[in-house]
Amino acid sequence: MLQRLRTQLEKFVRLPEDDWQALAEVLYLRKIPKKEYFIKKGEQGKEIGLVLQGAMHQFYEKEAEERSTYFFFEDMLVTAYISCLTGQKSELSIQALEDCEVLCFKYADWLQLGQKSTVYQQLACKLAEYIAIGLEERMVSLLIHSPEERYLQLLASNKKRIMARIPQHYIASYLGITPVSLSRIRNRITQS
Amino acid sequence: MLQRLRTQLEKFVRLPEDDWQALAEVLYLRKIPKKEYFIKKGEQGKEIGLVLQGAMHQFYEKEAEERSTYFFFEDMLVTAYISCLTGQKSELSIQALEDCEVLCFKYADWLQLGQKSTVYQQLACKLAEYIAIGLEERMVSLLIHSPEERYLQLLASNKKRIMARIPQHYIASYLGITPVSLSRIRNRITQS
DNA sequence: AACATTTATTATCTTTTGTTATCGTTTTTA
DNA sequence: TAAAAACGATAACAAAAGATAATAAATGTT
Repeated sequence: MLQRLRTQLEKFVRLPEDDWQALAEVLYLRKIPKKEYFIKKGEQGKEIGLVLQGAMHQFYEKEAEERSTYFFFEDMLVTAYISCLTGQKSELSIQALEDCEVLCFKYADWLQLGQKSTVYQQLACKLAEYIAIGLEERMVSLLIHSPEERYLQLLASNKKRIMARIPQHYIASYLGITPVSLSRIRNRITQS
Repeated sequence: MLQRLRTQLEKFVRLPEDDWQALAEVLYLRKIPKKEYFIKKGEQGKEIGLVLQGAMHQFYEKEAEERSTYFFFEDMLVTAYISCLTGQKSELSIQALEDCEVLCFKYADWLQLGQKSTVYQQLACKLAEYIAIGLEERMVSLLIHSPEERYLQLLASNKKRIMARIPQHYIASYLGITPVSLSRIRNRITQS
């Protein structure tokens, strides 16, 4: 089970056994029932986790409405990254859309490991770069593609199957439109 | 003049003198006349620079149209970051909007420094984190705020004065709308 | 100075999206 | 299992944005 985290981390940098053991020691399991939170707005981000089972979404609030910015599924790293980095209260919340199991470690422990081992120093760097790349892609998609194009992109992507697990109005939110509008787009597409 | 780069980098991590010297040795100056490019789509990102003088914008192409995603002014770091990281051809271009002077170094040299010195290793990490934070902010703004709100945000921000140097249609593009639409928004605002 | 180019505004028309409400259907949950 | 809540489609209307074109002002170029 722990191996699944190692596998994901080793996509960034190879982890020698003793480095890995150092992290393995501080891992713990969180079970988050559906609708409960990995982190709530206003709390400070202190954890990084690997989704072992389930699905979550990250959202911001806009006048009592939730706007989903990201989804997390099995074998994805989940964290209120910006809050961890800045030490400030999180603007976003991360909520379980299904019953979840998350293999977690404290961001503070992660930093500690980085102090001792250059491997974890590198890893922190790779993680930041990875997140930056993902955000850039998302930003560009929002800026230059229409909602309809974004929806078609989503359908064409490898995220298609996992997105099918998620209620449509969350996806509308992710695309930056209303559920009604997404329904219309779907209608338009099937027509043609 | 070199000091201006050092000052910016030291906002991330303090640079001991000999570390700084190592970087100073590989710096060079690029003069980029108005309308010329720091990097063009299709080229591979190989540089990081500090804008000493002038203004630039970063843009993606969408069916022969330019969509600005970012602006660079004095004392800002400019780079086709994603292309540098991935080693792939850049999807974006960075173009001078005024005659520019940019203090540059090769990304390859930067990596080399990171191999030798933990300070530069740290710095690379901080840079990635800084970029991620900026992108997250921008992504959220695009996703949850309307074009009008984004324009008002821009006016309220510290970017106001520097943005005044930039033709309005670039700003429209940055906001994700057409110049005509921005003009209407401005009209709407001054009415009220 | 004369001309061309770039830039911003405005008007018109069309398309898209938002808002609100209704109506089945499915899923939760008490 | 019965009632409640969540979900998605659709309709009707309002608001916003896109496309296009005309105009005027500012800027650049020769």
